[in-house]
Parts: sequence; structure tokens; C-alpha cells
Amino acid sequence: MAKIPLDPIANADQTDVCLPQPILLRLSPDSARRLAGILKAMGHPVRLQIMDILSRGGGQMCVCDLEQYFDLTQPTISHHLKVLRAEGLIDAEQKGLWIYYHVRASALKAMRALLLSFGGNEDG
Amino acid sequence: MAKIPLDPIANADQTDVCLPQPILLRLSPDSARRLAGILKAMGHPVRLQIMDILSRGGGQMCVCDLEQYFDLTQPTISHHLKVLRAEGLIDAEQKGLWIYYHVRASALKAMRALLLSFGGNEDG
DNA sequence: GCGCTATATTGATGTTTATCAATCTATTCG
DNA sequence: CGAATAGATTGATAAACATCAATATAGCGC
Repeated sequence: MAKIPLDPIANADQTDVCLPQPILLRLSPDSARRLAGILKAMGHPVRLQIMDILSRGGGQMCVCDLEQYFDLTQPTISHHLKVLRAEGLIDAEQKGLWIYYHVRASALKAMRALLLSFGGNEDG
Repeated sequence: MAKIPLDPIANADQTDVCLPQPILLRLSPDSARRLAGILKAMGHPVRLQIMDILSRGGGQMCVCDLEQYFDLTQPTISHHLKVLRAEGLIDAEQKGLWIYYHVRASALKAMRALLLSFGGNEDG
């Protein structure tokens, strides 16, 4: 099988750019690193549950609210929040003594696009 | 904020099951573990690129084909394939001396559903 | 059976990660 | 200012992970 060429402009703004055979261009190592970072951040049960809880919390969930869901210490929860934030998956907003976290939509959109590109639209 | 209750039947077949407030049921720890496992498997640049390459390879990509894309030894590629296979993301089919790998659609569908539940459908 | 080839497994090593206890920072309230 | 509280940071430790070299397995052709 022929080697699929690398897409050198995978992350560039491709509006109106017409490539000869876009389907044969694979993910660049840079894009792979970025997207893998996002997946890795979500790839921990606690962090995935944090994402889930935040997504249902209406943007009004502080760290002390999160703590009650897990059998973990506060620094550990704080660490997981930091990992998610570093990958741009969540955002924080301080209000007085509390810090409210909420899910950022943009990273999720990139992930859905990626999964779609991998296929799996058929039934079953 | 009130604590969001846990969904005890998150993985059951929910066809026609009518829950009072489904939006307030969070991911069960079991579902979180399973889905996090899938995300974690994809959360490595090499494995993500393998998924990408396989998804474009039309199901006719053997390990020796994959090797040329990476600066890694054959056992390392083999290891990553094993990780992806263990999580049900890819499948293998032996034909003579070669083993052909292809992406499994079902795991990807579960992931897309999860990401949709986290929100991020708006523009921007 | 024998050599060749494709892939998997094992074992070792260095790196990263998850977690906690202890401590620090910053904000509110008196 | 001082006490209380929410959350972050640091440092330590054990577990998990990525990688390679070496070796094993298994199918093919002679």
C-alpha cells in the first residue's frame, strides 16, 4: 500500500484552499500531539467524571462542590482540574472566595471532528 | 448546588425507558472507567496517528506498512496496536503472513455520543 | 524439515503520572 | 489586623507507561 502523504497545513485556515486529494492527507505529528493531549486529559476516570459533572452544572460548580463526588483529597481534585485546564477543556472564573469551572466547547468540537474523520457513521 | 445523582443504569439498553430528569443523571464510575480507557488509548500521539492512518488505509494496512510512518521499532508499534486493540478501537485479521488492522466503528460512536453530552454544539 | 519473513512477547530502563500530607496564597468578614 | 475559608502548590512515593534489544512464534516457499 502506498504511503499516505503528510498534510503540512493541517492546522492552517483552509478556507477556499483546494487540495488535490484531501482524503489521502494524514494527521500531522503536530496535530496528533495536540489532539492526543486533549484525549489524554479526558482519559482518566476522575477527569472524565469532572467533565461530565461540570457539563451538567450550568457553570456554577466550584471545587468544593466537586469534592463530594469523589473519595479524593482536595489537592488531587485541584490537580485534575489543572490538567483539564492546561488542555483548554475547562475554564475558570473567580467570584469572591470561590472559583467556578465550566466546560469549554471549542476543544470538544475539535474532538468530534476528529472522530468523524476516523469513520464510524454506519449503523452497528 | 445540589449534588447530581448517579445513573445506575447508564449502560443498560434504555430504549423506551422514560426517566424523570435524565439531564441530571451523571456518568457512572463504571461508564467513566470504560470511556476513559478508550480516550486514554487514543491519547498518545503515535496511537492517534495509527488510528488516523488505519482509518484512511481501507482496511488493508499491515504492521510493516505502519512502521514506515514512525521512527520507532517494530515491537513498539506492535505494543501500541495491542493497546488500541485491548480497548476495542481496532481489529485485526490475519491473511497468511500479514496481519491487517482496521478501525472499529462502534467505540468511536460511543465517544461521539459522550462528547455531544458534554455540550459544545453552539457556534464558536 | 529449513530458512525467511511478519508480527508478538519478554525483560529492562528511564520517564511520567496519581495521590496524599503539609504548606502556601488569596479573599472575605469581623 | 486577625481568623476563617477556598483553592493552589510543593514534595514525596508508588504505580503505570513508553521504549528498545533480544527472543519467540507462526506462516510461507523450497
